[in-house]
Parts: sequence; structure tokens; C-alpha cells
Amino acid sequence: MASLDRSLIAGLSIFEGIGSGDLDRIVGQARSIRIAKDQPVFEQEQEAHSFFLLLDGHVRVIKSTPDGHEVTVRYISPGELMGIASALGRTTYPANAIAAVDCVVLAWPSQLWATLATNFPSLSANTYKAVGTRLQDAHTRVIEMSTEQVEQRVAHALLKLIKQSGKKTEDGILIDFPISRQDVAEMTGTTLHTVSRLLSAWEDQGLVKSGRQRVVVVEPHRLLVIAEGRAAKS
Amino acid sequence: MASLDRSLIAGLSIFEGIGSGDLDRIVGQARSIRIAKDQPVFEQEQEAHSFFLLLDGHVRVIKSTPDGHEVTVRYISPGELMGIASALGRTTYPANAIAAVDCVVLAWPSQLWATLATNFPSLSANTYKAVGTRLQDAHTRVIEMSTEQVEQRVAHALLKLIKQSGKKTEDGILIDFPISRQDVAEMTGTTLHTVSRLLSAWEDQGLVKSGRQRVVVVEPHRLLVIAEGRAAKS
DNA sequence: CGTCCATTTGATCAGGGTCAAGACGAGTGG
DNA sequence: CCACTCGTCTTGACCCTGATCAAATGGACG
Repeated sequence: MASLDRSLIAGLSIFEGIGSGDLDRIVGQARSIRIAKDQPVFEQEQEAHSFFLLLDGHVRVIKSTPDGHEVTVRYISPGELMGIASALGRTTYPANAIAAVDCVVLAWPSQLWATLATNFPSLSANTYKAVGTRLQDAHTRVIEMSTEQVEQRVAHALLKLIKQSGKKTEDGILIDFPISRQDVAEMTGTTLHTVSRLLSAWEDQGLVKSGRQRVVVVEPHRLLVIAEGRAAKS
Repeated sequence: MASLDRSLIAGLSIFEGIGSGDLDRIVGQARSIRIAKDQPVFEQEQEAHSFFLLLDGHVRVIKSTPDGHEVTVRYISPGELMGIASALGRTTYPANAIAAVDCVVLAWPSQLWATLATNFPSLSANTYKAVGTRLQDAHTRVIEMSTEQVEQRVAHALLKLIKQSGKKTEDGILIDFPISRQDVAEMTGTTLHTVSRLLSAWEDQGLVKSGRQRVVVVEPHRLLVIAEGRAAKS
């Protein structure tokens, strides 16, 4: 089991450029934890005691506002880091992370970051590269929210999801974890009603197939046309 | 002049924990550049040859979309880093940076980052802390765009601007650089028309005073009430 | 004094949020 | 195995916020 883990882990982009001896030394200091579906990995405002690497499953990262709104910041896929507050000089987690399905994570104590970062410069560089990508993603999100219609935002969201966690099926590309209309609404800044109407319309046109907490994209290309805002509106 | 620079620079949070000898060694490798108002510091998609520290002035960071929309990502104030693509493993700049007024910046060649970061761990830590703050800001922005009305977003934007670049005057707190209705619109994802209407309404209520590319917040507290969404609508 | 921009303000209208019911499906306990 | 219940999803009706279209006003600057 430990060796199985290792072979999986060695290929991850965060560990690119790290020798297998070093890799053992890094991974050896982590604990492996199972998180049941719908259970938190970490919570907003909590003391950031650990940072994590998702090995298996999917995690939803959510921010809650004082007035009860919830906004989904991102979904984490296997191989991604999360809760890296310590690498960014924070002492608390900025968001809630909830297991969308049963998950397996590696957890390192936060105070280990400084040591790891200085001893393994590649690890540090790879991590900050990932941070850069997330900053980029967040800005893209702001731009989408500023300039696009709801229809385009939802289309973009589905495309991102299938790119990140898509699984080929005979019908098309399935989003590989349970996702409700409400969840999509929280990703796109709209309501479950509007998402439901859009998915219904798209289903009529044969673009997607969807059901309870389940979305399959049948024609990614046509969805892209909608996302880019160059679709003839019926 | 060089020594004047140095005394100003020593107090910046990015250089916290760095001895004055080291500081000289770091700053010694930078070039000081003047950028005229409305001129770019760096441009989107361009090769990221340098990273910068703003010493004086204000810089607008903008992303342009293919379809001609412009979104303001943030304003940079003196003492902040910008264009730190290299620290995040990028080779090109992700946005345009335009001088809002005449500016003075320090510029380091990008390839120097790796050396500086390993030789001066405090510099690295302080930089990544700043990155963490920006990531946080970007997420806050997404949340605002998802959950708040335009009126609240504009109020929040003005509050951020006076916190970051406010200058006390006898009328109230002035945003210390030229800023048009259009600029505010690009920060908040709305149109100059709506911003104009809001500012007019607020001016009638004595909350702000504004003119051509000029905004003074007279009553920050009442503006905050609007921003938080707990205002009696007239 | 004329030109160019920033700004103001009115009128219109539609995207999509809100409110309100119902239908559907999955899991639970009898 | 069936009935019940709860959560998800669908769909209709209505209305409001804020975008769009259109013009006019007002400063700043050459």
C-alpha cells in the first residue's frame, strides 16, 4: 500500500524534479487520512495546522459570507495541494474544504513547510507555480463575472469541470462526482433555477444529458460556442 | 538621492527582516525607472523580463478580453511589487500595467528572482505573503461579484481605494489619483452610467463629493453601511 | 474660442432573480 | 415490498435591477 502510494505520487507535477530518495523523505513526514463524503478537510478561520495533498476523491472549496451565501471557490482534483496557508504566510485557512466524495489525503504539519521549502527548492517552485495558476484562475473568474452573461458562465463552468474531472462515457463526458444544480449556481454566481432552465434547454438541444447530481456533456464543442458568446439564440 | 531612496525603501514591508547591508545588495541590482502617466510598465502576454517595485505613483493593472472589454484587476500603491511572474513560474505577464500618474519604479531582471529568493529567505517569505493577500483579494472580489448588488460593490470599491490610497482633505478623504467613472465601472463590473448615477445620488446625500476624475469620500461610515447592504433605500 | 472627454440624466427594456407549486427519484423504515 | 419522506429538479408567472440607447451639459486644454 505504501509502495502503491509512492508510484502514484511520483508522477505528480508538484514533485517534478524531485529524486525518489527525497520524495520518500518528504512523503514520509505526512500522514495519510481518509475523509468521508461531506466531511470537512479543513474549515474557514480555523488554525491552519496542516497542509494537504489530495490523493483520491474530489474536494469542494467554499467560502461562506456573513449573510448566508455560499460561493464555491474551486474544486480540487487528485494530485493538487490544498490548505497551503502556511506557504502564503497565513495562520488560518481562508475557506472551507468539503469532501465531495470519499477522499484520501496526505497531511503535513504546517510548520514543516519552511523546512521542506528550503531543503527542496523544486517543491517550493512547483508549489508557487500552482499558486500562480490559482491566482490566474481567480482573475479569470472575476473577468467572467464582469463581462459574461449567465449562460456563458455556466457553459464555461461545465467546460472547466469536464477538463478537470471529466470521464469518458458512451454518452459523452461525465463530470466525475456528484454535482447539483445548486453547486453549479454557487460556482457561477447565479441561482439553481437559472441553472436548471439552462440545462433543460441544453438537454433539449442534445448538448448535455443530466440527472440528479449528475451532468454529462455530450457536445463539448457546441458548449464552447455558447461559452464564447457566439451562439445563435433560439 | 540614492540615500533618500534607501531610507524610504528600508521601511517597506517586503523588506521586513532584512538587514541594511543585504538591502543595499538587493536594491543595488535594480534599475530605477521613471514611467510617464498613461505609459505601460509592462504588457499582457509580453515576455516577463523584469519584476518591479513601485516607489512612487499609482499603477492600474488591467486585463483585456478578446471582445474588447477591460477589467481592472487592481491598483498598485507605492511599496508594492508588481509583475512578479517569475516568482510564480510564469514567463509572460498576465496583465497590462499602466501608470495612472507619473511613476518611479525599481526594476530587477526576472532571472534574478531565483538567486534573491534563495539568498534572502525573508524577501521570499514577504513576497509570497503578498501573493497570498492578492489571492485572498481576488477571491473576495469573486464573492462580491457573486453575492452583492452593484451599489454595494461600488461602495466597497471606493472604500478599498480610500484605504489604499486615501489622502485626508478638509472635505473628506480623497482618492489620490485621477479616477473616472469608467475606471470605477471597470473595477466593479458595471457601466459608467450606473456609477455616475450612484455617485450623483450619494453626492445629494452628502456621502461623497466628486468631479472630473476625482472622488472624495465625505462619510466613510455611511458608505460602509451601504457596502454591507444594510442601508434603507430611499 | 473650439474641440475633446468626462459626466449627467432620461427613457426603454430584457436578463435573470424571486416567488410559488409540483413532479420526480432515492433512500428509509415498517 | 411498499409507503413515506426528504432533497433535487422542473417550470410558470412576475417584476426589478441595471444595461442599453440617446442626447445634452460642462470642464479642461490647446
